[in-house]
Amino acid sequence: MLSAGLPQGSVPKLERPGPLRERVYEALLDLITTRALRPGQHLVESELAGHLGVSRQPVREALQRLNTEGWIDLRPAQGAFVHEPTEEEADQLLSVRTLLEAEAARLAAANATSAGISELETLCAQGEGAVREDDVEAAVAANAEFHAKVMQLAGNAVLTELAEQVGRRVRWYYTPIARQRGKQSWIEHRELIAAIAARDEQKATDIMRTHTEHTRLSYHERDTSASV
Amino acid sequence: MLSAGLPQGSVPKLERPGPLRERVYEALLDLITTRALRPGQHLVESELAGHLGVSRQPVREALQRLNTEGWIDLRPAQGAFVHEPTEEEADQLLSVRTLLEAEAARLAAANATSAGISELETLCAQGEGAVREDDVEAAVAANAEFHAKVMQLAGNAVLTELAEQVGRRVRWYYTPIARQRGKQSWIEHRELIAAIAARDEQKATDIMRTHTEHTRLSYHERDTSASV
DNA sequence: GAGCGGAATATTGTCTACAGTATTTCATAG
DNA sequence: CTATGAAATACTGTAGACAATATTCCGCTC
Repeated sequence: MLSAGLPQGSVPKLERPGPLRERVYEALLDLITTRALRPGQHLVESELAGHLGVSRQPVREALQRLNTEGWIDLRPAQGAFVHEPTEEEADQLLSVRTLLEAEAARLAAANATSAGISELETLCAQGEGAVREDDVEAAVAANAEFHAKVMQLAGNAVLTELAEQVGRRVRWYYTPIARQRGKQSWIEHRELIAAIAARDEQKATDIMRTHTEHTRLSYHERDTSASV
Repeated sequence: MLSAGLPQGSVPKLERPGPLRERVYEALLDLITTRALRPGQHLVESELAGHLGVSRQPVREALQRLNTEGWIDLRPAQGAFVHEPTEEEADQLLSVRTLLEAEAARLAAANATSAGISELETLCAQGEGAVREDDVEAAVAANAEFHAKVMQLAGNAVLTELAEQVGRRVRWYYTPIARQRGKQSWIEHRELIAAIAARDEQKATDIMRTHTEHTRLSYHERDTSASV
């Protein structure tokens, strides 16, 4: 037993370079979500390879993964194109997100420990503080962390992974809007915590559903007014 | 306008072989689901390539995709291993499937046309016939088609894709059990059709949830008794 | 006999090269 | 001037080769 005297899990894993395709994947995903690569744009493998200083092979594997995850469309013998979200698709994604988040809230209400609940309260306080100081970036980050925490408390890894995927896509579609609903959103978060702490599964589900639905409507408002 | 006199959409698309990686992907997925490749087994790229008569490159891309979809685990510098499902993971997948199917039933109740409902009835009749004649294979197929039809009537492509993925995994985990619940299952299907036809979203949701939950319990029964 | 160390083997990760296919360009006929 | 068709171009799809890394096996020491 070598691990006898080691401080449990704190092994730094001695950061290895890791497969190139991973880094290429993350780099491309970043370029897509930040809109450096715009929807509909044709991605040429050799260009990407040259730009990232690697061969075409890791690029191809990264594109393959991005394709299965829905970020790009891989047309045969033609190459990769950044996916162009339609109104319909965005709406469907929002629906699914609502479904997944609501279920997460229900499971959190069923399973959350008091420690977990206090963590939620901490995150909530951070978010409220960010809103008070008009720090949009911090507020967005706190919001994401809060929802991730609820998801974690739900304790369903499959659900978590799906929600992660769907959430990323939703954020991508709506980042040009990127409006924060501000104070009201965090009031709803507080209500959610109360429902979870009370072990009220039905109420937690309803609050989360209403909450994400509010966000969805706020997207649509801005959307129609901006789609001139 | 060239398409003026063409009989709308009936263009056969003149079936092309399609990319090799696609065919390799399907071949491998088939080998996994049929358990020709067993969970935990180490997949050697060169072996697969030789066995399928192609180079390693298409195999790698197929493995890449299978990895992101959760069929295999791709350990760095070590290769691909067929994923080993744990009890916990299987249970989580069943939970998520229940969630997705129930939502599909709700949406179907909201959106289904009378044409769609009669299609459901046709499939239901086929399934009942298969059960009467003890044709297990046909019954399983009819069951899959029925659920797929409900999903289609829901009209949410994102939901459909997720359910497809999750459903395939669930079936894979539980094929060694592969027990058909028989007649009772189709009675529940009939009830579901009635609820959808009545546009009763709540009832459709509940019936589908109960239905998939029954299936889940039947899995667990067999599972504990067989895990000697 | 058990444990450690090092060479040999096997497999993955990456790169380069070639073949197949779609797109574009340009010349030519009407 | 427009439309047609063929050649040129550019990119993807596939294959093969080399380098890096993990695993295995065998000999050595204690």
